[in-house]
Amino acid sequence: MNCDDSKKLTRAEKAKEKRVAIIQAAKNEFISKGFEAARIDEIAKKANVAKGTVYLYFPNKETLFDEMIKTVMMPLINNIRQGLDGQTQATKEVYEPVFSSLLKNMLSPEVGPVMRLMISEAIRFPKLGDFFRREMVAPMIEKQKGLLKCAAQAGKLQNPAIAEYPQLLLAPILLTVVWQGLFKQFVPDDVSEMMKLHFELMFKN
Amino acid sequence: MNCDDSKKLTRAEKAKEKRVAIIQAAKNEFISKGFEAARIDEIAKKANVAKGTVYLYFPNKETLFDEMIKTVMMPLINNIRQGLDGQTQATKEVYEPVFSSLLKNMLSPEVGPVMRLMISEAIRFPKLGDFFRREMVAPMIEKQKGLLKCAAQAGKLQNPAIAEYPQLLLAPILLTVVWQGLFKQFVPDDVSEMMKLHFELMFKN
Amino acid sequence: MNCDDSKKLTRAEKAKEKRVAIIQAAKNEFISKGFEAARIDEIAKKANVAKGTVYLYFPNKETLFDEMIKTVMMPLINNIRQGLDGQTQATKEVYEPVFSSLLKNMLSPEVGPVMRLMISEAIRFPKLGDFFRREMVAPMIEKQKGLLKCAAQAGKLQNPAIAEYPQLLLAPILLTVVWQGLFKQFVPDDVSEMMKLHFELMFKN
Amino acid sequence: MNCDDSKKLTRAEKAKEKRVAIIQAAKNEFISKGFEAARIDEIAKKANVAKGTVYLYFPNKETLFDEMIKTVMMPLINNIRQGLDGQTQATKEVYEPVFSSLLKNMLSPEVGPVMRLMISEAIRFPKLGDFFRREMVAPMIEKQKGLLKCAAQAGKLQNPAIAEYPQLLLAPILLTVVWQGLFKQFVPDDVSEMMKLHFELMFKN
DNA sequence: GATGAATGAGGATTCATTCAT
DNA sequence: AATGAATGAATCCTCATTCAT
Repeated sequence: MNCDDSKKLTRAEKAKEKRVAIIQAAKNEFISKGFEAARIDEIAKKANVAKGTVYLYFPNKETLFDEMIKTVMMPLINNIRQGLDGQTQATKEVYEPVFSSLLKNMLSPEVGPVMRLMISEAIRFPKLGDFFRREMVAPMIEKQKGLLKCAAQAGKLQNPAIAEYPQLLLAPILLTVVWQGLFKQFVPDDVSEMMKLHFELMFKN
Repeated sequence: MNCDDSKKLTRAEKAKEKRVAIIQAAKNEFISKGFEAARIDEIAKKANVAKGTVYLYFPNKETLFDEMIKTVMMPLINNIRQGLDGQTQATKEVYEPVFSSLLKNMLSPEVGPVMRLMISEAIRFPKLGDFFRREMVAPMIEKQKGLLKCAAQAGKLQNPAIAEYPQLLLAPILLTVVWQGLFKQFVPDDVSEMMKLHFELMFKN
Repeated sequence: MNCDDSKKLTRAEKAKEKRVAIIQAAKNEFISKGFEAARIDEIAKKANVAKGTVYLYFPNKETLFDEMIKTVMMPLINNIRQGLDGQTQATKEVYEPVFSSLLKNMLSPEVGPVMRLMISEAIRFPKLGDFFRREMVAPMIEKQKGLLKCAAQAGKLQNPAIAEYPQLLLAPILLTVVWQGLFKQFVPDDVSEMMKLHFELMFKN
Repeated sequence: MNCDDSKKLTRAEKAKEKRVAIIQAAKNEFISKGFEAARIDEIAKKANVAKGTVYLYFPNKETLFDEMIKTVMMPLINNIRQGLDGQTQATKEVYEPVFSSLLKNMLSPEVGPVMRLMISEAIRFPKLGDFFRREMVAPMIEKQKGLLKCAAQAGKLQNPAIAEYPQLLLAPILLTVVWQGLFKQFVPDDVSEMMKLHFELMFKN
């Protein structure tokens, strides 16, 4: 009975596990080669499945790419959505930990390369660009706009106009993500130090 | 008057013109498809030459790509090199016009898309990344470091530590370049307004 | 009886059969066009497979060529290696059957054209020339040198110096192989008659 | 007047010289690469003319190849035609110098490589094979047949049947020509020694 | 005649996708 | 479901030949 259980679970789970393995393999392959140069063959090999199996789980290369991006980004997206919920103030003290967590997320070897990949490929895949904007950028911007307005009203911003350009707040994050992909040697060892300064320029004490 | 002149020039000039046409066509094709997905066939068609002609001017796809990048970037590179020469101070008044010119350059339909392409592909072409860093990023960073130190000593910076992180100054430019490629709708209509704010946060009046 | 057997074999055998079909098709194509002018397209068509299938079995044209040569030549090579083994004398009676078998082999429609192809291409493919020399020519020469020395000591040669030039013994074979490729009409109908004469000129009765 | 003469000559001669230069260049290129792999570009370069010029003298690559072969071979052909003329006997003393001259010719760096090229390509160019047979092989064979019959009647042959197979006489020459192309190391240093032996096996003293 | 830039058909090779087992 | 052999369209690049100057 228990045996059957474990086998029944296995059946359904095996599929899920295989799916995860393929996504994981796809992630590595796409990151290191880019969409066009990535090889399904290689992904299959990395996932320890036959090439045909990839097509049992994903109808084609592009879909696999999309699904991989979504899967990897989902936690970050949720993080963004929920991260600032309930905040009614946006003082430096509130922002700083939120941002340092966001930054840590984005620079993690798990997410960072996928972010860069997305930026790289979004230029060519309008759908991907839309997804990026809709699911990640827009919520971030919108929420921050609201919060920054609160902060502005509370007189916590160095300049109340910052509330109009929440991108300014995010710019160093994007910079660091891109930078790190292009030339790791140039990324300041201590990114958090730079971010601290950035915050001091934005928020009053 | 000197009818012959115009004809004599043709010989040598035709070649240069054709070269320019191919570079131009390559630019469009590479920008819209990326390196891997770009088709030499298509470039030839866009340049109004036969496929083989492309190979008379460039030994292969990669070289064509490199040459195109260099050709488009050269003016900007020179602009960067010379732009801040002779400046011994780096007050807001000095910086602002320099930056707004740099920004205008980078966001121009001529340069902006190539910048994005370069960022896209540099991740996969180490040589290109090196070129980008060596010819564009490093000079910019280095010069600014010096200038910001002057500004810091003159007490013109909102925070003297800015001199340690010249990237912070550049972050909004990169942001805008990337942003504009991904989702034009979201780029604030008035980028210069945002940049003005950015400068106020960095420099004292 | 063992129906399953026939089907099980199919799996593994189909591959081998296909490999053989490609080699066979390559042989015909290479023989009639030469290496450079041979077309993979044509080989695929002759082997009743898709163009890509050829590359599943052979990484490239050159390897296919080499493998084909080796496959066709292997029996002949073994024949040469073993053919004269154990012989301690080299009288006419011993040589003649060995040679007529070698000749029959080399002139067979199976081997002859490939010999000519090899001679043709070896001039341009150093590796192929090495293979030819190492695997075919050198063993033949070496063995015959030994045997001819025996024959010389036994006083069976028309001239003992023949032992120094085993090539002389082989010359008419090469002649016939090349001849037959160039102009079949000129090859004497009865090659064996010519070879008999050749032997009489070399060996004492 | 003399000036004009020299110029008029130049006019006509320049063309002939250029033709010769192209033939010469073609010879080198065809020998080292074979017909298919030879490049018109390279031939033009070696002949110090523009690519288009080659086509002013020869309508296409194949014709150039044919003309080159014929030009290089003509002296040898005449040599063969005339070489044995007037001979009514074919004793060893008569043959030997004729053959050693033929051999020297065929092994010369001027002719040998072209002979090999011809053998290589004749398999693929029926017309070339026909030319080879008609102009070179058939005359040689026919003449020798007659001469050998004389020698046979004079009792000078080791075996009168040799008169039926004049190829046997030629076999070592062909062998040496081919051999030398395939693996120079294996060609006995002293070819003439081998030929002397060959003759002793064929002719009575 | 001479040039060499331009042409474009043609070839080797790759790889996403399909399908028989 | 899983496999991996087979497919063939698509791509970069070459090079004999042509043609405007």
